Amino acid sequence: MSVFALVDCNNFYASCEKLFAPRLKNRPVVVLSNNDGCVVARSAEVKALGIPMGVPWFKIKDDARRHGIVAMSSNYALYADMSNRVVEVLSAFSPNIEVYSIDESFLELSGFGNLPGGLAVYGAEMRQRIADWLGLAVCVGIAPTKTLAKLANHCAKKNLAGADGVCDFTPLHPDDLTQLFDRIDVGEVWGIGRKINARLAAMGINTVRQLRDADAETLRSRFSVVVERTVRELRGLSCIDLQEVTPDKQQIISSRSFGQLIHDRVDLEEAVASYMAKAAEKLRAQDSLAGAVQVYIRTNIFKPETPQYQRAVTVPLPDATADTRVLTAWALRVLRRIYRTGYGYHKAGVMLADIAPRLSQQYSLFNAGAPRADALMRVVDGINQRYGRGLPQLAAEGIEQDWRMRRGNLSPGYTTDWRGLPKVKAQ
DNA sequence: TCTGGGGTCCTAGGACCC
DNA sequence: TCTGGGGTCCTAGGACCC
Repeated sequence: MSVFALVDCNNFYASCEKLFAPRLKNRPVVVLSNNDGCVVARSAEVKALGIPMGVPWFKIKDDARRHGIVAMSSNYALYADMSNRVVEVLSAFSPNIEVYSIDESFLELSGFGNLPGGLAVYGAEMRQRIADWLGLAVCVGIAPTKTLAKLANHCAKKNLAGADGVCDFTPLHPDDLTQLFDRIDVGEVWGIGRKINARLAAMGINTVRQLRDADAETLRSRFSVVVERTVRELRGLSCIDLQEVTPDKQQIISSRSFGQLIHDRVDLEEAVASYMAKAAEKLRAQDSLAGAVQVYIRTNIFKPETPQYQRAVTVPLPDATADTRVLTAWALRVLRRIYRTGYGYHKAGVMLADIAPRLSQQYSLFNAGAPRADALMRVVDGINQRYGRGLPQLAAEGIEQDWRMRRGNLSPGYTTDWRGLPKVKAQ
């Protein structure tokens, strides 16, 4: 029988912020999305105040200030670095690990069942070590399928079945499991989102137990094979394998809302050029080439009373490439085609598509400069990695960059930038 | 004033082929 | 009155995830 563990960091972004700022201890902390737009992470104190996930910050700002909530801008460099450290610690617990997201990993524990004390003790060890070495709290869910491990993790967080942050389904009696599933809302299941939840409710399926015991064939015909698979996983039949090797991205998106509305085409061009530089860097990081470029621009959809315009156009490239100069030239060409004057633009983005490994590509007769371009891009990436993004950059990205996003309360790069090192003052 | 960003997978339908 | 059958590829849209 297969066994999976899902290890998930508690309030990850908020916890990372607290880690390096003792003044935030025991204080309610939220982390905001780009542009300081929405609440994307909440500390335990904030959850206790009943602040929901995802609310626009400006809507709760006044209330939040009254409660003494500290709002931090998101600092992805810091979170990514801490995330890597968590994975490093976890890697000692199983040779087979899938990094599922920035704050979650699946570990395969098949064959670990004979450990002294059982898997729950092993899970508790993971928890302890991450707390000791990194100062972060995690919860561990253990079960025969990934879907069940997610659910066990939910139970660990809510203290439903497991004690103290670890929940192991594997030793539970089937009747106890059924009783537990009776009490959990079906919307908590991995793969059941808002829409499907509503349709299930219309069919009278409200709890995890009801979904597990529903007819899989019927669900397949009414929904999809995805829902059917979820049901089988809930029954303990493992259908989703561990994905240890991260597959290359099939598309790479770089997009942002602007700090303020943009009317000027030149500003839009700078933004698009800058997003493309970022996307192309990611493309080269996985050693791939893109065969198509998409650009899109849009006005603010949250203000339907203002004139609305949005357009996205994709162009296939004559030769697949990872050269920022070529990709940017195409992106700007598309932008000029779709740009209309008289609108206030709120967001723009680029997408690289038709992605394939560089080594599987043949250079066309008319693209003889490609190897030299590869070498140039390697140098640019090297410099950017060492000295920071944008040194050097294409002139098209602009210097002033009025369209940059707001990040009003950004924490230092404590672990990723020498200038961000905490300072200690001797008295 | 102020509403994130980046992905994947599946399905349906159309174009086209033999 | 009758209108094949089977297949691939592509795209758009919808659903999900964090």
